Amino acid sequence: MHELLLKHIAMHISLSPDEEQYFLKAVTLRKLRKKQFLLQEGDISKGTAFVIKGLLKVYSMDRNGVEHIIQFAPPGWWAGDMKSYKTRQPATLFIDAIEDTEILWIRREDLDQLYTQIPVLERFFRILAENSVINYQERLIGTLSLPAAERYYAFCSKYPSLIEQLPQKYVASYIGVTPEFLSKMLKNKTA
Amino acid sequence: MHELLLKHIAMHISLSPDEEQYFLKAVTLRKLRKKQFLLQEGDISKGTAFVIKGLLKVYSMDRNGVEHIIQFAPPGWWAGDMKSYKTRQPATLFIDAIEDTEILWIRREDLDQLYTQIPVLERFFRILAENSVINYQERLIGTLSLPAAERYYAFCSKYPSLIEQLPQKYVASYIGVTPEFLSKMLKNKTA
DNA sequence: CTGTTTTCTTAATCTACATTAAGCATCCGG
DNA sequence: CCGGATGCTTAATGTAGATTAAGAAAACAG
Repeated sequence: MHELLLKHIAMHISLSPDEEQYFLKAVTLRKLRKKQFLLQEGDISKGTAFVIKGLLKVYSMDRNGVEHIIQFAPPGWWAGDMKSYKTRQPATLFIDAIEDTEILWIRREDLDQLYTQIPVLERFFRILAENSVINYQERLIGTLSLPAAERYYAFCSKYPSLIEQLPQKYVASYIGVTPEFLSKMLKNKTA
Repeated sequence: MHELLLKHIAMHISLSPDEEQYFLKAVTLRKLRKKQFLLQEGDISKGTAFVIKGLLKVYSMDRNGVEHIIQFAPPGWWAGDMKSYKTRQPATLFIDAIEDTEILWIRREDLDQLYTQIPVLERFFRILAENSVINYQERLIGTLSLPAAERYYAFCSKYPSLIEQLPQKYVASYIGVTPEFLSKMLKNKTA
């Protein structure tokens, strides 16, 4: 059940079997049905999720009620509202399940304790956060400097499996165009 | 000379005086003249800079030669190309000095060593990276969901001192519009 | 100072993408 | 297996912001 998480950790640091078991004790399995919320705007995020099955989306909603997806979380990815998690302020993000999903959940208090008990976990989450910075920087550069069609191609080559799995409108939201415009773009490309 | 850095570190973790001194030994002072590059596209980033005086900008350049500023670094801020730094691949970003600037420079090999000698530094840089993630997420949401005028107001309220210090065209680049359009926006607001 | 470079402004024109409003195709739950 | 969501497409029209091209103003170096 938890092999995916351990494998993921082992990619960046090494834990002893004892440490692994100790870490897993802090983790609980949670299941979400399609469309179920893991977090809504206004909630206070009390932990972080590691997806082992299914697919989550993390998004904000603008004042017109339009969703802007800032991240998809397929198996092997983490999802959370970092700001709410760290500051204990109400979340500005939503997280929900695009399809039935299973996650491993770590509460903040538990992770904070683990940091002192297994200090190398600091390194692990440092590396995760640094990789995340790189990703958001690249995405920001894309939205500032590339036309929509190229953002779409970039998405396809970065996440080829998601393209097949996802309703087109979510891809549109992620790359920052309306579903209508993406539809038109794809038609013209083929013609 | 290095008080700003120590103060900055002490905001997030606490080091013993010995550790502080040891850390500072890895750091070297460098000066940049206005317009001087700290990093150019294609270089391999060998370290990270902490600004103590002056002002840097971190930006990418698109195929039309237009700069897209992804970060300003005034005193108390870090600047670098995280991707090049971590992967040792050629940088895709530029960093240069908007005005004469002094930085404290840490080489990657030295910081990697320091992580094992002063493990709590892992925590420090984890927290930095996490805060950075929060910032980029918020900025991404802004570019996806807010019109240019509101991105400008958001910038003003987040970085009031930079507004006065910066040539307007750099603010335009940061919020993602042309200098011409920002000029027009500001005129219409007043009228 | 003085000429050159850099920055800011103005205005006309253009375009990528949004909006609105249909209609059609699917899918899914009861 | 049927009715209502949900998702995709098409097309007409609208608009935020880009582009181009000036010239004015400010900063800056020699």
